[in-house]
Amino acid sequence: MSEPRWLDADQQRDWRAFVDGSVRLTELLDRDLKTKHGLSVSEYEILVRLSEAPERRLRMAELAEHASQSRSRLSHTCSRLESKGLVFRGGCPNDKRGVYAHLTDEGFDALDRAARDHVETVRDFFIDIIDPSDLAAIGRAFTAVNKRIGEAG
Amino acid sequence: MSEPRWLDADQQRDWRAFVDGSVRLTELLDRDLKTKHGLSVSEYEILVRLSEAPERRLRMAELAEHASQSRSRLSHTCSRLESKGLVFRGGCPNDKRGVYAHLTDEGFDALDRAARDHVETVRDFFIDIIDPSDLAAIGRAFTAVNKRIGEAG
DNA sequence: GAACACCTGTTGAAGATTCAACTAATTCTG
DNA sequence: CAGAATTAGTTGAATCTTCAACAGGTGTTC
Repeated sequence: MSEPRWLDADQQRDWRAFVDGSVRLTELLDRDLKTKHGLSVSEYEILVRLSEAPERRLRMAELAEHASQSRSRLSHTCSRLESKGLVFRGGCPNDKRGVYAHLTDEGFDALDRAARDHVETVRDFFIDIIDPSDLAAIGRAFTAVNKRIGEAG
Repeated sequence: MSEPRWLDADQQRDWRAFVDGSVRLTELLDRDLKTKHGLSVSEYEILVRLSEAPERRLRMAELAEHASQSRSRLSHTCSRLESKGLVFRGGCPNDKRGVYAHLTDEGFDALDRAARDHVETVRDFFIDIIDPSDLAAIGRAFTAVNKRIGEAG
């Protein structure tokens, strides 16, 4: 077995900055949303995607895809959101296997309140402290990552 | 309450690319390490930090800091790593409250094997598909994020 | 040096996520 | 159209993480 192509010093530094930073940032956003609005980031993400969908509803599989979650996880999380009254699930006329997750009015309001705080925190710890051209680079890079993962998966 | 400063279209696009990309990438790396070597990313991270420390050992609190984990989580994870024989914990002479986590030889070998595969995957889905100047931008940006979080926390 | 606040690390229970197994509906194939 | 293969979504158990409470050690203050 041949020697792998280890990262050089710069690559290693940049990769680690990203790993650390993204873990810490996610954790911070999560705690922020949780203490102020009782929502985890992944619950928030679900509400966002539903709010943007036509008629504020989405098939479970689509929602899972949009929110980067497994179907099983989405099922569990939706049950919780449903018991909080932020979401409800109803059948699908065309495909009797299918289930639509709908955002309730209450869910929309909760999202609206949360988003107002969330965007400030995202600015405070990310957007506003990054050079705009570096942000554009991040956009390009992670778009490429998503594309690559899509091809492989 | 005043209207928040929402993100503009570009910022939103870039931010979402990052959120999606980092979630998917982390998940992919996790599954990769888990199937090939039975290690989660956070276990791997712990082994890496220990391997780089003088005498391959670190106080629990330091290790938690380096690996971006809570102390409680580290305690639990170390118990698991210990029962796999990759780590062991021993007391600290100076401070009788303290505990050193040590990397065992077996742990070092397991890390070595895992790292060889891991670096290839990191290259395949991140380093090698990103323009080097964009990678540098990521390094700058997340260094700033870490600094910002450090100041606030 | 006694009383106090603070720090270190662990624990167990509650909560969330993963994994494999499952039901039921649709689609494909001959 | 029967039967096999896929797909949608859920479920419960195992695993992992978070949270609050705790035991014990350090250090500071008067």
